[in-house]
Amino acid sequence: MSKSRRRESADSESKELPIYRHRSKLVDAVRENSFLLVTGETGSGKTTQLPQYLHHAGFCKNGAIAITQPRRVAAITVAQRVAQEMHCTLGKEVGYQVRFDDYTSQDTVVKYMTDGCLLREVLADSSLSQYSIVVLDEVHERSLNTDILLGLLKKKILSNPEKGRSFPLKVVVMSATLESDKLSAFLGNCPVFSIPGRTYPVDCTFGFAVGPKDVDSTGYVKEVVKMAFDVHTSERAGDILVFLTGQLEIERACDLLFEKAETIDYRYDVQDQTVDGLLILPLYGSMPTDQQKQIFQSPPPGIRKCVVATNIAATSLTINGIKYIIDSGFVKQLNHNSRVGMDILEVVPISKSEAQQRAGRAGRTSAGKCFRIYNEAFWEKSMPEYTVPEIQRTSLTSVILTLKCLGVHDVIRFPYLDRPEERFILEALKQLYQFDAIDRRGNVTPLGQLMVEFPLQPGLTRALLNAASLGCEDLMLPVAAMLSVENIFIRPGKPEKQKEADEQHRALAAKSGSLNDFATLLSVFQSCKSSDRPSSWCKENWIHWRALKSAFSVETQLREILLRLKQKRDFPVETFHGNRSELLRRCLCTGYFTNVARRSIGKVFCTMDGNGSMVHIHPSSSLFDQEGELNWIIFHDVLVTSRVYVRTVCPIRYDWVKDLLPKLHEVNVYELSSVAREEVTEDEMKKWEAKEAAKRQADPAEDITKKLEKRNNEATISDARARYLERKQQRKQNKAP
DNA sequence: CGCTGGGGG
Repeated sequence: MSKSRRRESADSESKELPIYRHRSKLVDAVRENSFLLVTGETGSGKTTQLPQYLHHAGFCKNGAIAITQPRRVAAITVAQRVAQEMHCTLGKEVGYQVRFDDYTSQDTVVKYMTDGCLLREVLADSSLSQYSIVVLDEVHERSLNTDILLGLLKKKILSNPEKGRSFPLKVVVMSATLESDKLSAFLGNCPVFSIPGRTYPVDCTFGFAVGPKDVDSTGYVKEVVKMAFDVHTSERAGDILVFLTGQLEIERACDLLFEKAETIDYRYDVQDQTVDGLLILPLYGSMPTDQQKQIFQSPPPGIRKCVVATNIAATSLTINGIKYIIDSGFVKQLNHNSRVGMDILEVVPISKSEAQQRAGRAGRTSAGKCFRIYNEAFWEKSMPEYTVPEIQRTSLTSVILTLKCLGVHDVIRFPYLDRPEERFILEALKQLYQFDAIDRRGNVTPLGQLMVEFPLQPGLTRALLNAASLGCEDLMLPVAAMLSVENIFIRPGKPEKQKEADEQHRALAAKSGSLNDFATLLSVFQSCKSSDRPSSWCKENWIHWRALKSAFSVETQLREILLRLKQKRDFPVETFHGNRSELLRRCLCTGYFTNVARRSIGKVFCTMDGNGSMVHIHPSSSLFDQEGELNWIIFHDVLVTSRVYVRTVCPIRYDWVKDLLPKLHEVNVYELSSVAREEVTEDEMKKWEAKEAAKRQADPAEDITKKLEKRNNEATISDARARYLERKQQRKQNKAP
């Protein structure tokens, strides 16, 4: 196609979009209001068109237009598309900015970016003086960063819109139609502009196999397979998309589907996974990217494609030609668990709105059908109306530090669209205090100011800064990078391959020369980096090359930030005498003393936080089954399956954390909440300090051990164990016939 | 002796 023809088609295409006839009214509405809410379903064209209208109307004279997206790929692809429509080179008038990838220049006036990037920019310039308009897109997804930006912009515009600026900032909030009243009310009853979408009807039917009683079982995998096969053998042409929760489940479902398909005479030999006109394709995030791309190819004529996916297919990837949805009704979700004081991944029923979202994936190009394997009672009793927004179910430590650094002292009364539970906020404050990021009055410390600069969880940042002050950041930078990317160890679904992978991983641990999973990460990082052919090194060792590559990028970024901070401020440098292994572990202690555990009986360890949970070392750890002197450990994260497991573990000496442990108990919730609300008096503060001093007298380990005797800690284990046994039973029943 | 979704900086 010639260039002019392409231009023509892009132009006429955009004129056909539902948003086009609202063009002038939209521009007027933005001109007249500080806040505007634009709602519209997929296909309305709001993401690509609105910024162009505003650009043509001259809004970029004073500054650029920022449009935020919750995901990197979205920011990139939309920017590419808009650059094409505006006939400019990407990075000139139209550009994008995501972590590790900045396609913007002095000329950029329409800038697509991730919400996280804009939040970093707010930290550098809270008045956002380079922008005339901020457009928050996909607000209904309720990503943590978007929610925070929403509150910050509301606060700023309602209180002092022109502070630090030569003209007032405008904010456009874009969202699906759902909950538009609530959003408008939140933004001071701002006007709502709704744009019709362009989707086709999807006919939904309920199944009968899964009911409210099945919330804790995995029996749905079998049901999903059955239903997918029914659709394949009875419905007209059109591809199938199946929603399940995780990799192993998906691999199992694909195996079952393949077996079923083999029982039919009529067969095709297209690829080894293809029989009877059914092309079965798994899809999940940790899959190699080229394998992921395979799902976009249209199947050979006469063959039906069946994609078995995680929630990645709900928003991140859009597959064309999907006509049938099979919905398991479950999702894997990261929830904050106060009992362990950490975020834990668990399988839960989806919300009704999420079910509608899944169904909608069948109606993008033509009318479709959605088959839900659960019954109406499950819909009524087990599924909430809406998904609880991320801000109400994950750890807030980073977020609260960011707010504090932005001068939001009263983090409880901050304008949240949905307020997190107060105890979650207090927990975050407590952690920040423990890491010395805020003081007893809730003010950010100089250390906290340094910590906020790093794109890491606060504990890791704390350890990294400690390493820097001891002059051993070269040990900690790779470890921090490795722990902030997805799991780098590949563990396949097939048992034979598992054995092979496990052996390789054990060899890697042995190579690091110490019983320390953090040191193994460091060793893997260094070995791969110094290898001539890093990608084949990864393959041989069952390591995710993609994950390791991103760890390399993260490490470089962290190194640069550290260097910048060192030039800007005085860094206290202490000297340390001892060996490397001890040095690394001591640094880790400053960030992980909240995750200390002591051997209780046999293989059971007991955490030293107020909860005193009983935990086991995960079998993937090099410390698994190690007896002997191993009495004290720190760990990176917790996994609740058949037991409460800790993963990424290293042995420590009690001496190293002795002085830090009292911090786990000295924080009083009442005072902290007063601090958060700016209600604390000098008198109260003095009493508090006295109380803390008294607590510090006692030996923390003995103190906790005593407390534990009074508690029935078996509950922690037996809960998890009971659920596991139930699931196991369920699996047996499913296999029996 | 085991089983981690999807985002983001």
